[in-house]
Amino acid sequence: MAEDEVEPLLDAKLLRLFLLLYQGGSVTRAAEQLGQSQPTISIWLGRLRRSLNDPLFVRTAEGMLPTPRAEALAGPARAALEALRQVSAPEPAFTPGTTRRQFRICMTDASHITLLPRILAKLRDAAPLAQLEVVRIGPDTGHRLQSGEVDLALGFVPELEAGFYQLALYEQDWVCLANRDHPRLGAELTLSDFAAEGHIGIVSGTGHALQEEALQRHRITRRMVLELPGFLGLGAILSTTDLIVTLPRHIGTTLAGLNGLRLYSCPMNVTGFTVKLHWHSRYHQDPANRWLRGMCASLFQGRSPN
Amino acid sequence: MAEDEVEPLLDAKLLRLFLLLYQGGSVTRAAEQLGQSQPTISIWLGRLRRSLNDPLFVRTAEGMLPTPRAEALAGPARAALEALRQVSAPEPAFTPGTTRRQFRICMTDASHITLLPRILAKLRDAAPLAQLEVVRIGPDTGHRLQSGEVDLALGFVPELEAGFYQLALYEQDWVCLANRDHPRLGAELTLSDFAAEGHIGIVSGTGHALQEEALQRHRITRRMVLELPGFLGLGAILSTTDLIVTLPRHIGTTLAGLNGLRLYSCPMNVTGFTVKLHWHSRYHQDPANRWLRGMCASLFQGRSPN
DNA sequence: AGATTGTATTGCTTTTCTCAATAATGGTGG
DNA sequence: CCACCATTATTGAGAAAAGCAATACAATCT
Repeated sequence: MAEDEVEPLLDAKLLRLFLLLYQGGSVTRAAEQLGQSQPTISIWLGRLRRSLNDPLFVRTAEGMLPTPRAEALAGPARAALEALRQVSAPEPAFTPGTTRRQFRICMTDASHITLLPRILAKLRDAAPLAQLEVVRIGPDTGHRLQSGEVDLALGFVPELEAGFYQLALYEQDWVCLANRDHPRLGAELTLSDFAAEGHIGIVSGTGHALQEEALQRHRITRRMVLELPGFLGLGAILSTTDLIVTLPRHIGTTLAGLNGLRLYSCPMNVTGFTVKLHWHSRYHQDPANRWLRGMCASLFQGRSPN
Repeated sequence: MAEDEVEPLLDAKLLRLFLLLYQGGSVTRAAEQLGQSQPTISIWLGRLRRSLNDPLFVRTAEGMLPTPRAEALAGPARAALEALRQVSAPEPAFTPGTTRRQFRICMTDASHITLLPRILAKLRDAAPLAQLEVVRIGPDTGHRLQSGEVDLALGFVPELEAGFYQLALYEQDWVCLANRDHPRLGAELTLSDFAAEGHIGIVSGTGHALQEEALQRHRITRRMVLELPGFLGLGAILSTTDLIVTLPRHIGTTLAGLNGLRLYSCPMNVTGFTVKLHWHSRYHQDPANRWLRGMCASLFQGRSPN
């Protein structure tokens, strides 16, 4: 094992003392400048001498003059102190205006439609040189957050509840969408309408399970006519059929607006969820990450995007 | 006075810890490598975190991963540690064979004749690229030794007894020189011869006072025919006149050999003196100075040069 | 030689450091 | 989903070290 002693390296305070002595040539003066008593400095000097194996400074009528060794060490000592200061220097501020950083955000499909446009607009405004990459949320999102591959995850991602920082943005309830000219539906969508009509199911997204749970609770068996892996093309299908779909309010209102669809509040009581911002503790203090989080929060926190 | 706190700079051991964590990603492992207990390292890490205002390393399944701040500090930290090692690095050895250093030695006039040739020969042999400058001993020799303007003082220099390091080389007694064909002197130089003959006085050199003191002690008044400021030309004068001179043995034998003069032991009991090597404490540890001292000592210590 | 300035040493108090034991935390496997 | 495992953080106590006031010591200047 031979657990050997570590090489003894100089202290920052000893380096400072060395340089003060080198410039000032006085122990007493150095003591004042360091805010210590003179005996203390004398002891520090003794430590310096023992550590460097040289008297370093000798008394003369002109003060404490450096030995050749001290003369030779003045440069390296200055450099070392400077290097130490470098390490302790305050973190350079993050400046969105000039950063060329590439930000990466994990989102659900739904968020691509609802949140991304506003995020991108704000980002291009505040950080015109920055780049944005959007990554689909998946089973390895946690890992990506931890490794720094992505900066944030945005949406309803229950598996990121534990072990990650999170910030609640807004609550979501559920709505239903149907053709504005639906042959059978009136001003209200009733529970019996809901049970009778043909449905489109969106498998993507974690909210899927919430719907299933509500269906069981209401003992409803939907007539599933079409299952889609995402929201792409959903608007076109709805506006040309009599099918209905159940989805979170934010994407519902967006699609209704884009495709001229009819929005109903959901007759079945589907449990709402919270859209959150997730990040890993590793990047909790990172200025760029903090800034991005702040931007998202300022856009969405408290109020639904629609 | 508002004696403000000094900026807290990192310790060498904290730097080492930082780098070990950065590479190893484990507090426990770092503790082993640093030869400390794990709790101690945990506390050190806490100090690092407080000092740098960042968690620096966060727990993950892959160990303690660095935050962006830690990532950014790894380089500077390495540099700082390297700079500290530089300061504590052992002094580079002095290599006489390759040095181009200019050595400067203060000598008495006498030593120019007696010691310098052998010093120069040895120096050119051991340090062929070095330069030698000889400076006459004077009232400011002490200052020159202190300031580093000269490396050594060599000879009988009572004013350098206090406050300087010194090394005794050899003892000197006094001799008299006269023309080998002197009209009145025989095999021995008696005290009455000494009192009767005409003398040459050498004012240079501190030994002058010793002669005066001896003259008073013996109640002799010399007939001073010629006073010279140094030894230059002395041989020529002695070999062409009937004058006698009193001087230290080493220069006496040298001049006698060079000029074919007759050497007498001095009939008057002049107090001997010690030829010493003098240097200032400031250069006591300087390898070059030490080497030069050692060279002089090896040449002259213990035995007179003649 | 005495006075003065400046550095080193001493004795003591306060602070800091370190470790063993233990708690807390996050990840993992049954 | 809970219990276990590995690892980090915290606590308390004993030991070591730092810092200061007083003082001794050394060199210089008047």
